[in-house]
Amino acid sequence: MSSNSSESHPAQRVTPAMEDYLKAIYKLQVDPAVEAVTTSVLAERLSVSAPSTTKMVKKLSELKLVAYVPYRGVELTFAGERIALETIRHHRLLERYLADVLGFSWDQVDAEADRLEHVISEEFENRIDKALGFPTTDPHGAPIPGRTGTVEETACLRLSEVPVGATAVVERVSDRDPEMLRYMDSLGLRPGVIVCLKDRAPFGGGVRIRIDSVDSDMEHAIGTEVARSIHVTRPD
Amino acid sequence: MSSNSSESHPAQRVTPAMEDYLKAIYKLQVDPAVEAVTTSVLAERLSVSAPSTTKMVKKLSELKLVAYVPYRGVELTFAGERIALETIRHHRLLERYLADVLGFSWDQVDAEADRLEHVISEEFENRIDKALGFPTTDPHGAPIPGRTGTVEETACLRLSEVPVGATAVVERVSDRDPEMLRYMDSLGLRPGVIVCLKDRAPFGGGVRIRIDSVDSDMEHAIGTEVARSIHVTRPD
DNA sequence: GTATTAGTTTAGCCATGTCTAAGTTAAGAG
DNA sequence: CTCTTAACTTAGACATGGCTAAACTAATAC
Repeated sequence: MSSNSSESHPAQRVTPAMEDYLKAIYKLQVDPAVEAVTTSVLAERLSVSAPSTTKMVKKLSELKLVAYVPYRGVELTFAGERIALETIRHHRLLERYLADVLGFSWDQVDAEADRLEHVISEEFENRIDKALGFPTTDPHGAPIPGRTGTVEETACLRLSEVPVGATAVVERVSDRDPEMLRYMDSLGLRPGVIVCLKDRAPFGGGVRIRIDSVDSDMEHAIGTEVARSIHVTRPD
Repeated sequence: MSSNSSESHPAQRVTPAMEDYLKAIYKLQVDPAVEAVTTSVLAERLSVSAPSTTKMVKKLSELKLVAYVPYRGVELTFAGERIALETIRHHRLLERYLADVLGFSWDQVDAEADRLEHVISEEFENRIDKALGFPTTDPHGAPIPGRTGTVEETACLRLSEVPVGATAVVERVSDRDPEMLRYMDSLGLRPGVIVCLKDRAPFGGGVRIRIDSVDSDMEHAIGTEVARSIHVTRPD
């Protein structure tokens, strides 16, 4: 009869902070550049101290939302992934809505969606989904998870890895830095645009590309960091 | 040089909880049925314990957002009223947007707006304001405060107070109870509708009214509680 | 193997906002 | 003018989610 307080509550409330951690863990897990989701990597991504991260990770582990091995790292359980994907779905639907319907610029939508994603209802989610015609990507080209937790993370090349002379289609850009987004936008670098890699400077000095778009058709020198933030596919 | 920690921070962060308290205090202040905004009245309105209310009121007092006299009650300062009105503006603009643009029913918008009101940016506020054509009332007929904190609280009669035989226009209905809203909606009782008071039952037994609307033109018996929740004006 | 060190965790503090239980105050009854 | 009581405040607890400082692991260097 004695309630085992460390294991009894099976379905406790998931707080906004927990959603943020789960979302970040998911993104790090999916990132091929990340070996394991360690405390420091997660802390860095969330701009939070390592001890705070350890504490939260232990809590998520108790709720069976992550599998946690001390000193090793963390992995989402099925339940944790579901919550992460639901949160990401909210985020990306909101970004699409803010950009397409309310006219926000694409460097503003991430911050606004970060706050809204935790408070919208299922009803709200469904209504904007419908109003948008059931979109499949956000304004930066990231896939919107389905209602049931389905995603296809497009395995992409980075623009920094495209060989000289090759042509590629921009699929997705990183939304981490609003300033970089404004820069890319000013160049016409958005999902769907075709780019041709003209030249690569030695010692990681960036690339020269030609952008084929309606309004501009020019060559630009692109820094390495930017080139790494642009995901493309090559027509085979 | 020693920082006086109890008075130094002049403009501390206003949390969502504080916004909720300020909003509730404003609404109680405006309500002619409320003598003074006491701890218990405020606690009751927010579904919170009296000690929680005392604590928060003291904090708001330290921030100079309310004037607080222990054992007597609380009153908004100018700064407090500004925050209350800004929060109410968010709330009512959101309600209008949810109802008019996203198709929410008018009994759902209050709950959704209660969560969204604390997280939207100025940018979001301005964009939905514009998209709606700068509306002046929410879906229940409540006035939307202006950007600068201007409101005209319409001094209204309650339907329960209208004399027998008189005609009145519905201006505003209470949005406190979703179920009552669905009931009123089913009767066609919404802002703008003209009602004629046919009869009043003795001992607070409610009223009979005729509703002139496009789809229905019938007589209904209305309970006292409902009649008290409907604000009307009489054409002079 | 031991020493160093980078990464992780523990310990303990703070702020927010809630609660219950126990005092206080103020106001009306007698 | 005292008593009673309802309303209010204080005291102290708890949960959440941050932080710093200190301790501990694990892995590499020697």
